[in-house]
Amino acid sequence: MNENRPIRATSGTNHEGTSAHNRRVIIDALRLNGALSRADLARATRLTKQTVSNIMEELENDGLVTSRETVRRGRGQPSTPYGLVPEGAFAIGLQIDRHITRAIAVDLVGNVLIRKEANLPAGGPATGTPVVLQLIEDVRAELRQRVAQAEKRLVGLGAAMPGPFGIEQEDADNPWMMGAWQRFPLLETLSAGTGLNVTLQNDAAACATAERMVGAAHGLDHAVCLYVGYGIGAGLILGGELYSGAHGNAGEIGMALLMAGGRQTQLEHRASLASLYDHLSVDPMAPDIYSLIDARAAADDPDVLAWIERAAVDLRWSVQLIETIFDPQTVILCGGAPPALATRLIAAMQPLLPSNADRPDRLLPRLQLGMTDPWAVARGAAAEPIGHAFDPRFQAILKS
Amino acid sequence: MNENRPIRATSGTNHEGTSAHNRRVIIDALRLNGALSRADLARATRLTKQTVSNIMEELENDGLVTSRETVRRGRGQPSTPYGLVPEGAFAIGLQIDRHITRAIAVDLVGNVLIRKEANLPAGGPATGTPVVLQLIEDVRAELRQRVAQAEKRLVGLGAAMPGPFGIEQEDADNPWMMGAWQRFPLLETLSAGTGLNVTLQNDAAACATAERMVGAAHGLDHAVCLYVGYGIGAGLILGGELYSGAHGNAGEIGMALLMAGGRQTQLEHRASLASLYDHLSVDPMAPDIYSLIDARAAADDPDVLAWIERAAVDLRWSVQLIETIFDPQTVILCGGAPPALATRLIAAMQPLLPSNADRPDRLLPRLQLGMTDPWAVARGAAAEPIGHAFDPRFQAILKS
DNA sequence: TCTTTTAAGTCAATTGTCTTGACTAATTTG
DNA sequence: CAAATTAGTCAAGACAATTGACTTAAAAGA
Repeated sequence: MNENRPIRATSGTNHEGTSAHNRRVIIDALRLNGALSRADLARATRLTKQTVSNIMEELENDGLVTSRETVRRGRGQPSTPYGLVPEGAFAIGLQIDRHITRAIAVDLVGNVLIRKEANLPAGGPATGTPVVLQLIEDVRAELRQRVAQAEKRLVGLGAAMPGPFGIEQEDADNPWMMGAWQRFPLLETLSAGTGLNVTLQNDAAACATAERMVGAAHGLDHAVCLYVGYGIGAGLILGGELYSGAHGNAGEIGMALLMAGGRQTQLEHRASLASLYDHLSVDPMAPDIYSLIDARAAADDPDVLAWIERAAVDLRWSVQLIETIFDPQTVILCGGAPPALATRLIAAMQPLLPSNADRPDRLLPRLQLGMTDPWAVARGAAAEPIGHAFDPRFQAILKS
Repeated sequence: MNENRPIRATSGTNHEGTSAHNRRVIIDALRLNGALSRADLARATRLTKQTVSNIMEELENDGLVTSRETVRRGRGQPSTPYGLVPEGAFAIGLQIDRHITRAIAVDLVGNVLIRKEANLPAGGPATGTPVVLQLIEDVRAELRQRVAQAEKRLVGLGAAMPGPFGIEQEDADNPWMMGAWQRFPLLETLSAGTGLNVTLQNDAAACATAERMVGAAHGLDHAVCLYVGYGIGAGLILGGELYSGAHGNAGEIGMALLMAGGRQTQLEHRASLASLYDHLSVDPMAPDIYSLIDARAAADDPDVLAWIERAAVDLRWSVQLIETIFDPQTVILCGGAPPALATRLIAAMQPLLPSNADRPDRLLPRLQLGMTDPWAVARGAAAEPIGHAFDPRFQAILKS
């Protein structure tokens, strides 16, 4: 018997784990369904009325739920619905992109309270970190000022930036040095600089989180968000949870190889906004680039349409690949693309390629339009700490 | 308030859920680490010694574990390790392939006790179902005869066959009519015909389950098995569990589209055993085809080598795609390919394409050889009911 | 050799959480 | 106005993990 080999095992659980899970289940049910009565919650969660009553009392004391007006529903005593209190929890979301950083504050139900952005100076983390920390502090200060209890109800900071993480790669990506950011210990730096719980994910994953919290993937357990931003990636909601892979790099579909024009290239080089900027010879650092592209797309600018036609070919392939590999309920196109562009892109992708997703029992469209909002990534980043604190998860049941 | 809308919620849990989880955690730890003492288990699972002792007594009474010889490890009272009892549970695994069906019986620790196979007559489920049911009954009868307690300890029947399921597709696949099998209510038929709990998965998923139970993915939480059989697919172990997608069709990578020789085709047409048989003009129904291919590969037959070279190109692409999309700890090549062929295929795939998997902190090879055994699919199928009955899972904690 | 230290494992009482069954309250139906 | 139905509470009970003291058995040190 080898004696010093570490023993691998899943953690056990105890009463506290049970209770924590049931609290989360109730909060989740309220988020998913809106206000519910204690009796409704008992039926939905399969807990007894009494258990639900006890937990609701606790949640009310903790300021996470409040009662609404009683409603009469046919025979029997009227029920008192309880809903989440938006001010029950807050989180800060941070997006670091090539040339800009955005920070927002959200509450428990996903309302965006504050949004601020700043230009990121060239030079990577060395010059960028102070800007980022200052931006976070600005948001936090305003939140503190607007809501007295906010600081003690701040559950964490969610950060998002383009992946992949932890790879030894060439740095062809100047002048924003995303490679330098990707190798930088951002999580530790933010954690030390703010004293908050920090999580880090790639921008596509953050977008998927946002779609799941408040967008097209709301209530779905299997959905893939095809994120078309400066780069291109996929945010994976698998089995009701965001999947990040072994090292947080799952879904980096932009690096998938495809044959186009007779040679092998990466999807990212064909169908990202970066490729559009390149095609249009516009400067990605232009401050009004979002509205500029939106306007040109809305005006059916021929150069934009040409890019759309070309990108649609490869995106159609991506959707077929995603459907084939993940078997999701739906695919959602989202990201930093302006609405006029995104709409045209989806139209140009029709008809989709045949795939396993052509099912007789389909309920949802194969491809849907998600958020086309430069703030979607930051919203998803902010949603992560809230979900982590309140959503039912296997990990949360286990002993610490 | 709309009154008849169904309320969506996760199920709550209670003491039984806690207890069930802790039992599973202990069984899982014993499977993963071999025999362990009560004190070891307490440390590994973070439960108290007392709790572990209580559960162990129960498990011993249930005939799932037994004590081994005490071992002295330095100071202190010697510990008594407990190990799983192989006869603690049994399961039957069934594979339905194009022209053959295989059934096996396995025990709790994955030993294969019985294996039987039968040719599947042409004509699909109509003629095939009786053959399959008879084969299962033969295995079951022999198991009953060999182990007196087997019948009451039979936890279920795991079935595996080529996917995808539930798709309206053309039936170009004659004469085995896999399309007909795929649309056939196999699960219900087997359940009614045997009275057992039945699960159904595709062959790649079953292979992945086998690799996780007793193969190269043992103890890994993120692994993808690239299954090269008559078709080609990927078995996905994501976050410690097999992922099947919304409709059981996740991982059907064979239907991914790629450009090859200037035209778009499916991966399956390039790199499956079917394409090899086609290339060699051999009859896939030949009974000795496995050893035939093995021998020709071992002899470096030029036709086989030519196919290997061509298939390696597309498989290399697949591995890069899998690494890019799933970010696994490792990729495992497995399936019904004979060892001589699989070894040469892996060699021909070197060097792998650059990907996110090139990490400075890599522990495992990017690509490993898994089981090359025609019975691997049946073993994985059989492992499913055992894992379902004994492995720690989120679902198992929830109230029924 | 004898005492001390360390670790495995048990015993009995306690604690935390959900469940049960009886109850009250409020409304609609006939 | 009585019966039926549903929401919700109360108090006792059941279940399973925890706690702290205890027993047992070995190694280490004096």
